[in-house]
Amino acid sequence: MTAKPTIADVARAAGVSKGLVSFALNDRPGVAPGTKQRILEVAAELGWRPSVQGRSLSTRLAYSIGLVIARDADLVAAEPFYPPFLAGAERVLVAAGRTLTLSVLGPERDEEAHYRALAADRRVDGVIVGDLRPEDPRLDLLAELGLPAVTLGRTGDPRFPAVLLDDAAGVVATARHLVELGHRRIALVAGPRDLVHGARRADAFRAALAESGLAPAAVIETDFTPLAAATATRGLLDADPPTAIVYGNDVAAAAGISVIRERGLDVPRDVAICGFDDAELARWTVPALTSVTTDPARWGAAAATALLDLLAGEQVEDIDLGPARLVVRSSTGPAPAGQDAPQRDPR
Amino acid sequence: MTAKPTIADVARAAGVSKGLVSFALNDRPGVAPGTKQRILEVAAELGWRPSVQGRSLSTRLAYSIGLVIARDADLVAAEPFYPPFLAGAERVLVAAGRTLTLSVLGPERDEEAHYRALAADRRVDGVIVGDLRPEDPRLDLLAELGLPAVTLGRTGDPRFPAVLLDDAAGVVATARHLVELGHRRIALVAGPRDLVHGARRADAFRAALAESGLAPAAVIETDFTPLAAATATRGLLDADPPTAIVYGNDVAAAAGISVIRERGLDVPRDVAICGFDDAELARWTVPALTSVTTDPARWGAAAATALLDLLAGEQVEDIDLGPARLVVRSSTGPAPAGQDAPQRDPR
DNA sequence: TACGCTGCCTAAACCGGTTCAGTGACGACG
DNA sequence: CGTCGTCACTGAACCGGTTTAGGCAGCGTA
Repeated sequence: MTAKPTIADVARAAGVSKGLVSFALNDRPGVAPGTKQRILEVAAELGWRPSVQGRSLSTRLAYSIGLVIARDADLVAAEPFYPPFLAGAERVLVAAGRTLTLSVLGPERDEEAHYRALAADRRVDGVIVGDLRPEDPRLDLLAELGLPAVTLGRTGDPRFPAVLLDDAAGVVATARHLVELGHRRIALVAGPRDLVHGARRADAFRAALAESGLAPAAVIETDFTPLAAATATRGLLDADPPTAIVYGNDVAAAAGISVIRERGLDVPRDVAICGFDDAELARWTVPALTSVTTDPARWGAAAATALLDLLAGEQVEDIDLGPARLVVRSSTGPAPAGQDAPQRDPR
Repeated sequence: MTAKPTIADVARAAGVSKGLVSFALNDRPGVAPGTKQRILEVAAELGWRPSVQGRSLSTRLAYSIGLVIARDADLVAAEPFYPPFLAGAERVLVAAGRTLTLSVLGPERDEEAHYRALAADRRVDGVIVGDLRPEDPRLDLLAELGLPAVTLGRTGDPRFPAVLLDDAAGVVATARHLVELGHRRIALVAGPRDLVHGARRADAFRAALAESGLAPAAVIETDFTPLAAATATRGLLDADPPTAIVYGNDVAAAAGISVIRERGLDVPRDVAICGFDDAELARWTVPALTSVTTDPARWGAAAATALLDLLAGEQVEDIDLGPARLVVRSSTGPAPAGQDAPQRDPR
């Protein structure tokens, strides 16, 4: 009653050996039904709980999965994606008796070394890999380390299952929405091109405009920070301003609105604005942001589930979360008349 | 070279016993200087790294510290406090070879049971406790479980050291700033009163206004969500509107601006607005938010450091991060003239 | 010379599980 | 009736560290 009971206590109380108790508790064959029943009862009665450390030592498992965020702390702070993502992943992991080992690496810390340490010290059984880059070197590293992983977004790499949401669909919907409103000069303030989703969204954006015979007024690559978005927006307004600007996330879009208003222009009358991710914030900017829902909590839960399945030895296919959906609010409206009159489609 | 070397490998290579290697590596007395030198060299040469699981088993330590966030996932998502806080704490922990075990508990999960499980399974060696309530029942629980802890904010409970930032100073500075601008009808849209900082800030607000012979136009308690802030703001505008509103966090303030603008009123001309926490977002609302810096990353680092010291057996005093500082931007300005003319102080 | 003390080291137990080789009892089968 | 196979179970090794009891040599002291 006082000290935490061990498997040896259970064995003694049930009058069997430690080994048999272990077998019974992990329901493996070779234990008589009656005996098993008794062992389980005794264990419950004693309030036995497995010791993670003891188990870890013999199974060589950490019962934890890793998420490494290698971004500047400022960027992590500004990005509303992580909290719901973590919450979603956490929920699944706790239910499975696992733990989430979170690492936030500043630019001064070596990401590869960190993964190596994670693997060498067996602190995690697998990892969730986000912020993918094309030909991401981490994939080879993980393969070398033998660390199971799930990627957020598809890499085309067959070694690791991906959890993906068709964010391109959201970008396409955004572009079509703006074109339908009569916009012809549409700019994109994008995330880093060396991130898979940054590149994919930019490509989808171009393709969607091309459907209507248009090309982007500009595609500006930023590091996703609102500050960079503000600078990019100033640049756009200085020379031949577009009538609509699409941003890579909602805080960046808020920064865009701020700059536009600072110039005495109105949103959406002079410039229409679109965000991305549909963070809570999108509801509370003035005007409220048209954005694209990506539902980070669902991503988190799906990624964690996939990784657990993978660790359980199952064959895991890529998981498709479906298309990102456009949410129209008041930051988008008809293109300013006159300067670039919409050609009526004769259909 | 192939398999990860264990302490036994090091012992064999150095021609000594396992025990002595352990002594040398943890530099404990009783090892001849020359021998110790040799052992360390051999260990380095073999690339030996301690196995966390092996060590955990014998030291009965988890080498991890816990942070339990018992808030609705939506609230966590909206709250920009956590990411920088986590990043700050992480940085310290990684340097110390520890890990952060994060739990996000939805309302459906029993917080007490979770702490009990964390302690019983020895998944963490200590915890950081946030979102304090007066007479917080978790403190008795942690004492009962014998789990070392550091609290964010002071409870007056001598059992656990606190990391605190004088947020009251920020509230006071905010109130004075508004009073100096001539505001006399000032409302507070506060966080939950049953949270220590919610109550403290409300009290500080009242006290600061009382200095100038004023009382709050209203103090409305909300759950910290922007939605609740929006509702509260509508209520304020409906009846006898204040000339200034102070919010409990920046997203809430953004929601307030949104509602005010929706009514055709201007910020700061008709109503001045103040946020709290000085999130990145505060720079990008229109107008940019006057807010109070709380520097969550410093909180995180300080809390982690304090907890590590505590675990190392040191006597840890409360850590004071100093006063929260007011950052004046453009969401505050002079009170509308006429309706409530400032009485000049004859000093 | 005998004794005790100190410094350096070894061997073995221990933490709490999992795993594996082996044992005894029992039933089926030739 | 002897042999074999299966089932249920035991005992011990093992994972990789830490810790403790104890041994041995060398020195100072009586």
